[in-house]
Amino acid sequence: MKALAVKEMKYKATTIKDIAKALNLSTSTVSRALRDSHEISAATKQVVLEYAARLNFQPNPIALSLKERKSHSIGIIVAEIANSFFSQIINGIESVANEQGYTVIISQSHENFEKEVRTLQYLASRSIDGLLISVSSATNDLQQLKSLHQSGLPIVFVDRSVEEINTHKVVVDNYQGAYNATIHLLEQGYRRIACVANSEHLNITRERVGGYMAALQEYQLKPDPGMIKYCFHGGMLLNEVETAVSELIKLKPKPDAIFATSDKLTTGCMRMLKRHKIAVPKTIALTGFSNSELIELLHAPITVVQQPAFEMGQVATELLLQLIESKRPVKDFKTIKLQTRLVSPENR
Amino acid sequence: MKALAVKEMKYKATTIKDIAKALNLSTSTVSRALRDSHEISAATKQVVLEYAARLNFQPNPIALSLKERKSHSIGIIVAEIANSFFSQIINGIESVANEQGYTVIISQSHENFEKEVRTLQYLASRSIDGLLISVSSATNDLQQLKSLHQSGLPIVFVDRSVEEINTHKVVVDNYQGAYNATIHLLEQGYRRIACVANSEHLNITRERVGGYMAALQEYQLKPDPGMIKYCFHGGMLLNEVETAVSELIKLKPKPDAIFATSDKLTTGCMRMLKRHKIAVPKTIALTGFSNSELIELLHAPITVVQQPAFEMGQVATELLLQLIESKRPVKDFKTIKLQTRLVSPENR
DNA sequence: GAATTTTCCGGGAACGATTGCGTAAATAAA
DNA sequence: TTTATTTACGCAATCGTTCCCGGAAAATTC
Repeated sequence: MKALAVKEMKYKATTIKDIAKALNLSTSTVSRALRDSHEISAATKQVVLEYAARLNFQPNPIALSLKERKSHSIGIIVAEIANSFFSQIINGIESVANEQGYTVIISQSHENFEKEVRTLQYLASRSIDGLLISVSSATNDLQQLKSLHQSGLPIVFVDRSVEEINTHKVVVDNYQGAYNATIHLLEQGYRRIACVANSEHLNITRERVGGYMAALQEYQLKPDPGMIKYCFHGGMLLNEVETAVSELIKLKPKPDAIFATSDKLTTGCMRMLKRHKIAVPKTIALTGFSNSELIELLHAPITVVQQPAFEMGQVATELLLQLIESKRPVKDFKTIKLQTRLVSPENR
Repeated sequence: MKALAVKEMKYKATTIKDIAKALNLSTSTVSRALRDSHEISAATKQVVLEYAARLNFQPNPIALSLKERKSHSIGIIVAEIANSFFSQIINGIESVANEQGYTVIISQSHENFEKEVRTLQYLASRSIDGLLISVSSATNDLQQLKSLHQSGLPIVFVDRSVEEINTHKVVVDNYQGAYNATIHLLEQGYRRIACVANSEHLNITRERVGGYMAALQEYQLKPDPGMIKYCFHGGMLLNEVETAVSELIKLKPKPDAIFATSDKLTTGCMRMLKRHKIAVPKTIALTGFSNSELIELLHAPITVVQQPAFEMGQVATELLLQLIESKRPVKDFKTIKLQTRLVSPENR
């Protein structure tokens, strides 16, 4: 019966109390011994340490969290992890967060505002110590984010940021990246360059479209609004891209090139052009932002704008942990702007 | 001075104690009112509920965890999230875990045994309630995993499992999937079919290679050990694939097709064949396991074996949560075997 | 009207750790 | 020897909840 009882019993980790009882000490002494306090004799310390090691004692992180009022976890919200750009960012984040003993809770908005709101709510309820976020393309209401920020939650934006909230931001030079890509197309002789862009709500969209238009103007070309198609869900819904591309190829004269402002859109356009049996780059050239590692294997060797995603994640996390661990409220916030890289089939 | 003090003060969430004080009640009463206990009068309940709602009261999950001895979080270890197969699994996991109020802590082994050990250690120290794992290709020692399992941590294997540990497993019919792919190549007339496989330590590798060999035998072809190349790090190190492919194309007669047993290897082979300027499928055909969404955009339209990754994640999580929430130790464990799908350019 | 049962609520321990404070014994200083 | 100072430890509060008890007041029964 005893044996059975034991078998049915759930595993219980050893606590400081167990050690105290076994060694005939008080819990305070054990605690202090484990933390190598100076007010514990060397002899006692040794006994405790040895015993703890033998039982493979691990302080209960939940009890610690309760005491310290810190969960030692940070939340991160991106559009989707099944996207090289974001998964590279996440790798960067993890590399520094884990280093510093923080757990990373990854969430996805799937470019859906309601999902983002729910997720944010959920993360807040799990008492994360800080938040890294790249807002969804569908985000048009910042109430919740603002109120969380005001109530003291440290936030750092990555890639897609929000002007109205004053905090650290880690971004790339979107204007320059888009400019370079468009110039690249222009240098190759394309003149009717369309643009398939992400949601207008996104600041990165505005910047990238800005760079695109600046490049056109550099070549004395007047940007044509009809050649710019916005995708509210950032290409998450394929039919958005479907519509955008079909509308573009119906134009006359047809565009001879497309510049896409994000990973999902670049591959989305490719998919659509293929479906319409349009040769790339022969009939219509394509370029755009992308961090996919499979780009070089695509049937059309395209040039892409690559972002230093891993580094972005690292830098953002460093800033966030700084915010979290700072004794006094931080007042001056930085915006770190990294450079993109134009990668063509030749220099890959 | 007061104002300053407030400004410097960190945000503190409202607790049950605050409510009790404000309403001149005891904490027990408030707690019970919030949990809708029958021993609290309707009037009191209403007062408490309203006040709590007004202050947007959220019970502190950490305190709850401490009390219930449950973290309400599950850990998951995969090779890497920047891999469509795994990220689809993760999406499946999240869809059911979040539904049930569990947080998912995602970790990556990067096909590295030491990293996996560290990660496992870390997750255990964060007192997860359960673990979903797809072991790394480099895992050759199961000590730690076994001891965690014995000490009572609920574990469910996804995709890559381990015979020695008796618990729920969610896998696909690897044998059949590989068999189908190889038969597909055979039907198209290829006869010298090589195989680029994952680490021999993985049970999925053994099963897939088994299916491959069975198909060959079906065609009266004798499997040639020299045509099977194993990659210990599952293609995580590109030079593994590099070596494998170069060795294969040096053979004479050269193979006329390659079957790759995993996502990473399939794209890895493609990369190598391209680098060697070998036409696919003209000179050497290629097929393999892959869940990448970009497959249809690759320069060579290849046929792939697709796994129901999302569903695998869902099922595995359901089983895990069952284990976690079961009152009594579960004794009979299931192995759920799902079917793969052969996707060719035509039926895509 | 007395006895019994409900109803409703508060006190306080517990979860697992840390830490300020108090204090006995040991040591040092006077 | 007496007093002051360390040294080395224990007690108890604390973090935010839940929940077992116990008990006063109200409602019910006889």
